[in-house]
Amino acid sequence: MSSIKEVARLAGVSVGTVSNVLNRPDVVAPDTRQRVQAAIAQLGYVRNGSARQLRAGRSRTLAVVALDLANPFFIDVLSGVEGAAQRDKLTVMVFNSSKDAEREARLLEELEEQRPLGVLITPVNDRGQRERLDRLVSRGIPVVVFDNSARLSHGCAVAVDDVLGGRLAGRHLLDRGHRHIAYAAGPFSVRQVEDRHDGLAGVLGERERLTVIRLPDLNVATGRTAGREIAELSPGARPTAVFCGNDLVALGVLQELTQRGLRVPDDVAIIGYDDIDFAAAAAVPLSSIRQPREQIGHTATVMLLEEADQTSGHQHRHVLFQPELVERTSTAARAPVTSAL
Amino acid sequence: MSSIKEVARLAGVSVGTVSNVLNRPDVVAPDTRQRVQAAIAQLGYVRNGSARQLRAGRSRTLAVVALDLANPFFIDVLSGVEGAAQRDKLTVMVFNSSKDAEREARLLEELEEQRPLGVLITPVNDRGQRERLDRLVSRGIPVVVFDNSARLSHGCAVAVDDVLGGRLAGRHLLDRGHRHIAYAAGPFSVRQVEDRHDGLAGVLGERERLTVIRLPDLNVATGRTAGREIAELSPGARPTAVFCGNDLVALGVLQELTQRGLRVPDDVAIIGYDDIDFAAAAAVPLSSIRQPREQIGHTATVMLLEEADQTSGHQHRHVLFQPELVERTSTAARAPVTSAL
DNA sequence: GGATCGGCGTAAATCGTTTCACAGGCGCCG
DNA sequence: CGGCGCCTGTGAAACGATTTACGCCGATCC
Repeated sequence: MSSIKEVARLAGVSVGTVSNVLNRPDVVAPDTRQRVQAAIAQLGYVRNGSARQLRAGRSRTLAVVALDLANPFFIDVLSGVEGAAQRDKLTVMVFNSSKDAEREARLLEELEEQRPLGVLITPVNDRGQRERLDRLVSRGIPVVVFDNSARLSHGCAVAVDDVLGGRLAGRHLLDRGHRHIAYAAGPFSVRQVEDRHDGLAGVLGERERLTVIRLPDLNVATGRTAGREIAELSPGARPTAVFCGNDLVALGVLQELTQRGLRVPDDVAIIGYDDIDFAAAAAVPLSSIRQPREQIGHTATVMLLEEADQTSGHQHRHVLFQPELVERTSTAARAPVTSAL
Repeated sequence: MSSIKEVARLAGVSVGTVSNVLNRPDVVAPDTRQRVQAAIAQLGYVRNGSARQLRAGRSRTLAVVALDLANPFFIDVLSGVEGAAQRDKLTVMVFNSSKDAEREARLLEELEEQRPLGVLITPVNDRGQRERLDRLVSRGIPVVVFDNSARLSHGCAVAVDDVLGGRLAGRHLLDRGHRHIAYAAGPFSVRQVEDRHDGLAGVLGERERLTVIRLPDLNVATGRTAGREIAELSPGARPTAVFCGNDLVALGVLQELTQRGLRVPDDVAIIGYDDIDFAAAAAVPLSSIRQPREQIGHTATVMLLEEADQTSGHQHRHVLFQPELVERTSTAARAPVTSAL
């Protein structure tokens, strides 16, 4: 593990010159340059990143704190981020908070010490880390949140209109003739969960019924729980459609209902959220509310870089995307029942 | 952005004392300690990670270079890594090479400069970065590879026996009466792809037929291509079963076959690889070859930490796990055809 | 009462780079 | 021929923390 000093000695120049060869090769005479490069090669010298960053004060890496890597949604957002970061040759490093507030806190602490070029994060919950995030910003580390909690925060944010998403799902189910709809999601402390609920509830009339199935988390396992709960209701009390907090839940519900002999969509229709790629590949292709996943990541990153660029007089912005309905078999019209007679 | 110096000044002590409060609070007298802590709080002081690491020479973060985050397989491996890392309070940072050798090279370069505590990686291909990986190791940064290319490398590795996996799939399909089997995977430069093929080919007799469908990559899209190719064959030339390079491919094949009116498993049986959670949730629940995903990550991390621990006289090891067959509907016995008459 | 010993702190060296001010040498111009 | 400027390269001062050697002071022990 040789340092710049040994390279300098071997090449018979000063450390300053070696540094110049590395960073501004043009200012050093060709033969000196070659001598230095030879020395570098011979020693297998590699710059020490810590020292560089200490000196520079800022790094060339972008930190993404993902809420849940197990959800393909975030992977797609991530690829949007990577696309945007590539242009500036930035390195993207990903951390996984796994929806654990404590882990998230630890990660942010770590990042505060590490001082990346910027932080992209979907916070575990609204209140939690705002103070810490603001501190990052005040330290000169730009933060962009993808999340609706955005509303409250200072700083930039990219989000999708979840209330609208809920409305789209609700209207679609009403159009299909459903009058008793379940909403399977949670925890309600998560803004998105609440917004989607509000959107759905908003379009239901007096005569329509809404059953809320509260889940501790949004994943396939809790989805199965919800599915069981629904299956065990008597046919009369059972909703004819379920709006799921995301596609993972929808997949779980679908599995469980099918396993218990209920037909989708004939007995119970299902609509998910996010439109992850696996939704289309499900046993019964899932209708879903699509979010512009890659674009979210891309836009967030562009905003982050803009903010990180000292020169540009940056204005904090909130960008709100519109979700859209994707119809598939899981909410297909129930042909025999609704139109036959 | 205050430094330790300002804290020292505010508290009326030397920087050494502040450092002691931070790292060995016990050696400093209670009231001095409190004075310092008050100063820290007042200034909102946060340690500078670069400076620390520069001085310390080593960092407390573990780098994972994932081959393809879009494949849930790696996410599961990752959670094994995180579990093992948590015990030592290490931070796990994830990088995504996306199967791109050039990106991988850039990432490794970056890591060489950054000097993490250790690197866990599934290399894009066998030959590519071995030199660079060896260099990391020789610099004192332990590397554990999860991958079969392991065989060749010095250093530690964790892998699953892919030849055996191929054999398991092959025997299962033979048991089910299939005599013409397709293998849909690629690229063959990837060791796993080749090994699984070899395992399959090894159990086929003279009279059985193997059709290889070469894919440029293993994902849902290429799976669909393979599906189309199969569907377009005349019934006589068409294999009755497909062994897919991984579950993503299997999902793609399944979608395409179904869309084109072929029944699974009656017309064509499908078996995947990895047994990701989505395999069970597919339109036709997929049979698959299961790998102990979390355990791979866990074991690899434990080995890495062992190697990173200077004190323990570390011996490089290769651990080879056994995959196992998971039977589901996609390879169910073709009841009417095989047993009816 | 003087020597010794702990307990607390301090000052300075160090990690490896980058950068800035400046010095030497050479050629060119007047 | 003297001065000026350019081209290269040097040396030293940061960056912010950790660590080591050491000094001071009061208490303890003989």
